[in-house]
Amino acid sequence: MKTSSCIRMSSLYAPTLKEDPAEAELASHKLMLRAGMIRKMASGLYSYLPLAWRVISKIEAVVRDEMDGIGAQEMLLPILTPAELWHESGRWDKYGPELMRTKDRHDRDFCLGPTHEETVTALVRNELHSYKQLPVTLYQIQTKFRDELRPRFGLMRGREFIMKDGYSFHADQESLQRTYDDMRAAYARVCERCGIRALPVAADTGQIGGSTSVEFMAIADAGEAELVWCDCGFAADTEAATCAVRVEEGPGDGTLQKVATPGCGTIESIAAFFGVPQEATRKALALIDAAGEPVVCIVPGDHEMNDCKAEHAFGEGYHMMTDEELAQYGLHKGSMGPVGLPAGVRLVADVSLKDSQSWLVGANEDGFHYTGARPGRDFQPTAWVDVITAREGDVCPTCGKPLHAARGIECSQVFQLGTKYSEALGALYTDANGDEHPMIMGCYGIGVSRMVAAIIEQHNDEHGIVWPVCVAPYEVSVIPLTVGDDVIAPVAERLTAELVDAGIQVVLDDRKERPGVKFADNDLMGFPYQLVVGKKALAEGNVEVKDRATGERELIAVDEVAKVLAERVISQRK
RNA sequence: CGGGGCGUAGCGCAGCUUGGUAGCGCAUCUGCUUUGGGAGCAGAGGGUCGCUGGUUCGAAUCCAGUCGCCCCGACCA
Repeated sequence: MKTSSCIRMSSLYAPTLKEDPAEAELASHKLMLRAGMIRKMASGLYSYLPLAWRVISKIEAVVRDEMDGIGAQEMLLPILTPAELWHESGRWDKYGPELMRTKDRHDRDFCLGPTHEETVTALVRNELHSYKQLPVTLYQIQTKFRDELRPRFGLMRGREFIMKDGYSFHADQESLQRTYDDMRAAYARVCERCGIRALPVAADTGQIGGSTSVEFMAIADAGEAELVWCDCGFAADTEAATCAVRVEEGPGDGTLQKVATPGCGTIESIAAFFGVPQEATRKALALIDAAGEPVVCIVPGDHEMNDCKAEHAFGEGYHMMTDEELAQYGLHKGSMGPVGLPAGVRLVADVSLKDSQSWLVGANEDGFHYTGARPGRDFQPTAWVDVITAREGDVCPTCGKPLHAARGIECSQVFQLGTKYSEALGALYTDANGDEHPMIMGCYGIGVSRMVAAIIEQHNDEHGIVWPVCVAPYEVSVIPLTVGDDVIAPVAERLTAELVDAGIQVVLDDRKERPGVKFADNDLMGFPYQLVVGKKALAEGNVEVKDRATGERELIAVDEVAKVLAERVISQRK
């Protein structure tokens, strides 16, 4: 959408609010409501008003440009999907209540697509049969439906949202890797071109399944995801990060000593009792794994176990032991440890502790701990697992420096899916030898509507939104300060026309409002440049150009300004 | 689903404890004045107090139920 256009503010459907709506918490949510960009229909369901829709269209244009640039082909799949496909993949039951289900008049089950692996795989299995037809990359931009447990923060997490979803089909892993790398690079450019500072982070694959995955995180305090990153370029979701952890050896001389620790039932109290930092302690967690077996897992005392990683280690459906279960297996809350575990309880420990030789641990007896416990000598874990949440100060696995912590908004994600869906749905191709194989797949998502929220989170100030030129709903607003003035009004009209001729998208604030109102609304809506036409400057043959981002104003001759400003705007389009 | 909070005019809120004619600010409409950072004065319109039931002579207010919304946790673009 690079064509010029013009709207009069008096007719623009963008009802602004002076006050923050009570329902909004985040800057992006408040500002979108206040600037008249969105309105809520129900929890997690929003109408996109003209300004928001223009921003979305611009983001989509960038996405299309990048997708087409790497040879992906745009298409459109049905939103409404028959349940049979989801039964074939097994996700009708597995996806859970997040799947919006419905029935047709014949009582047949359907769902509103939350993602389209099933649909696209079912499509290509009928058309693609030979390795000669591969690879193929298809994508669409479409509304998706997810009956979220908790929709929140406006466009950040809606039940209905706009997503670009892409899928690639390959005959071999090398081909997938090439497309995956292209996608990854394109995704980085999409964020960059839309003005988002994003970090590619190693990610868990979650509900979609598959192996390798990278998420692009817009760095923002409002983000729902926690991540760690390093100056060397390493970055990972804390749910997925396998970081080296700085572990302190426990107190003592390395021999196993039982020590009375009356009243010490928490890591804080133990660390204080021995006068050591928390990272010198070991925490024991009791859980029941997916097979129903009791497990005690030892982790560094200063780290938390991560639910996502724990699912990988203990199986989907594991749970922490209840007090009743602890009692049932003879475990003592507050003094559990690896030495002298009750029979039948399996012992595992976090991999970060593998090289540590002197552990401060619970003695499985109320009021007692061991110092100097050594794996291999005093106890033997049956496995070294990776279950802890990475945190600030952990050691970067790439370069060894301490990691930084940040929060991020997940804007997009690329996956290598493997053959999960092609096998389940029977999308097969024949190779050069005449043998059939399931296609190897990749899938690639961008949260287009969420990106709007991410952009605003990164580009706002106390007056409102500060759009980067590349995604601004309009690039310049022309503000005649006196309405009905027979000098000012015609100049404003003329400058608007000149800017439009120069290919710029312009708002003419022709409302019969006082200057303060116009400035406030224009700042709130965040147009990158305000062209202010006022009496004083005009008397000298000038108009004023205000840069929304810096707040700087400069005077430019009336006859020059359209050309100067148009060049400036066009140079900032990406 | 668990924990917390809120539903009163388009928006932001007060009133509820201690039942008795529904209020304030902003917005809207009219008129006059004003016009470089959310104007002033005068006037006007707009509300089944989320819904249902109960208590009562009388309910926004008390009680029960129900629906919706927001925040914190488990899910994800």
